[in-house]
Amino acid sequence: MTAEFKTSKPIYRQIAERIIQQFVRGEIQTGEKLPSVREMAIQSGVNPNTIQRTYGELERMGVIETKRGQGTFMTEKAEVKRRLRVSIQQEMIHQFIQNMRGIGVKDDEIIKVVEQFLNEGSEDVD
Amino acid sequence: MTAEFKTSKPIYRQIAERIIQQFVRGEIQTGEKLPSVREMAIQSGVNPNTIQRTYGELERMGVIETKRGQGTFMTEKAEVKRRLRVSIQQEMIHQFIQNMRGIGVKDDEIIKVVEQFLNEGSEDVD
Amino acid sequence: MTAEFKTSKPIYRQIAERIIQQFVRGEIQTGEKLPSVREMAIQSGVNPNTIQRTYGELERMGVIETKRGQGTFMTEKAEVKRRLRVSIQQEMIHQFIQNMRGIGVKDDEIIKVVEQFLNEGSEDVD
Amino acid sequence: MTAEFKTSKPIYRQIAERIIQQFVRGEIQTGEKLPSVREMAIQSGVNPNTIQRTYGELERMGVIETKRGQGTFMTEKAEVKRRLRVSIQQEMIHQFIQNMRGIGVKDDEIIKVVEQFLNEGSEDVD
DNA sequence: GTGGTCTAGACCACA
DNA sequence: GTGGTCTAGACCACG
Repeated sequence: MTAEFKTSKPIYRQIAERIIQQFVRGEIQTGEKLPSVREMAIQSGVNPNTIQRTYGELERMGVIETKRGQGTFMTEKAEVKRRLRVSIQQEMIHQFIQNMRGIGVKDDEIIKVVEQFLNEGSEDVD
Repeated sequence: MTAEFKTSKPIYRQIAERIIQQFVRGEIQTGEKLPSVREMAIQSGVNPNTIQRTYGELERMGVIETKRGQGTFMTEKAEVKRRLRVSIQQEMIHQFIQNMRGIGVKDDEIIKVVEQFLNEGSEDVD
Repeated sequence: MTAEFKTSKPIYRQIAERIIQQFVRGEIQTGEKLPSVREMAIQSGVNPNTIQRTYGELERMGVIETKRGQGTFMTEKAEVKRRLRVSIQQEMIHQFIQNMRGIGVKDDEIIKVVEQFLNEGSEDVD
Repeated sequence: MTAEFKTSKPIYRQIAERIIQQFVRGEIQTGEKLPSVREMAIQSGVNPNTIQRTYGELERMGVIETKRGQGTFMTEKAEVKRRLRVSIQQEMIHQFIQNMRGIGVKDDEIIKVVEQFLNEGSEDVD
């Protein structure tokens, strides 16, 4: 695996966001076991401490649960997943709209340029 | 003035973005003189070093020009403003689309939720 | 049964404390036979190792006794029960007082707030 | 300074609790500057990383605020202090009562034994 | 100077 | 085996 990381954002957070994305997209199931700290560290090519931090952050968010000596698991509460998806999406949109307004783009223009952007191309889906 | 700053993003960058926004929106004219480093530092309630950095960043972007002994000015090249506006806007949209796809939102849904968000309300225009 | 456990405290200790509580409250009699390690493990929904540890801890405290080939029993010494109750109680009070003093609550206030707390309500008796 | 730490509880949490206690008791004022991470590490005789963690925890609780490049400060919101004191106290009492009930002590007895404990002596105020 | 992140390596408690 | 804590030491961005 050994993904690469943007230098601007902390690695531990990038990994956390990646996990959340996979969870929200359904690539990780609720209640599913995550790789152990050490395992994930190797997969991601980082130090175990960094993963520890990632998992810690996610646990505080209620996204994962750690069971002593057994490993860490995605939360089993499906409701968390729903809530997560909605709030993240809303936050993204809100941020985007605010940014666009910030540079003087009118609301009706926003729709237009987004549509235009989507039509023009860019098959890159991350 | 003494604005407040989000703790997550570097202050010098927040100020830089604010200036660019004002420029792109036409609140600052091309060729207009900017406050001196000290003056701006006082206005913003931050350390002069921070403004120094802001101006440095903006100069590297070609957005401002410093004339020895006269002060710092917004670039006079109207073309820069145009280019700036387009590239920033494209970057915002690109980032937004990528984020939305990241959490599994299909392209045709993106348009919908944006429209919905704009209609639903939020009179706060920054 | 399959009780749930607080994640903050070791499971083996939580179970030990539960047994001691039941003993001190008279729900378990002196000399009474305890479930086997396996049995208890199933009842509690935990790993037998964990119960092993619980029993080991309790034995070191002199609260239970294991008779080879017969099983594990609550101690028959009634005196242990008495001593246990007193020492646990004292320890709890001592800890509590110390905590309250730690945040600056004066001794005469402690009594008051406890009384107040008891009167105010909370029918939840564990 | 170089205090000693109980082995059972994480050092970073013990330090956090000590700071909170001092804050609630008024030994640290709202808005007061705390020692830098390195400074505090030396004072406490631990690794800077440990203090980093302490400060991180406290910041998440809203007890302290970090200002980039300037240091970390006790929150200026006096309301946090009040809320903190009340909630900590309530939690302590709740825990205590629950413990006492757990070993079969009746409510009216609880008051008595606490009073008795306070009268009997123990001038040790930590 | 400040806090923030990361690595390497170790030890521990727990299941 | 698992996660949790801690140290030592390094580098970086920020003000």
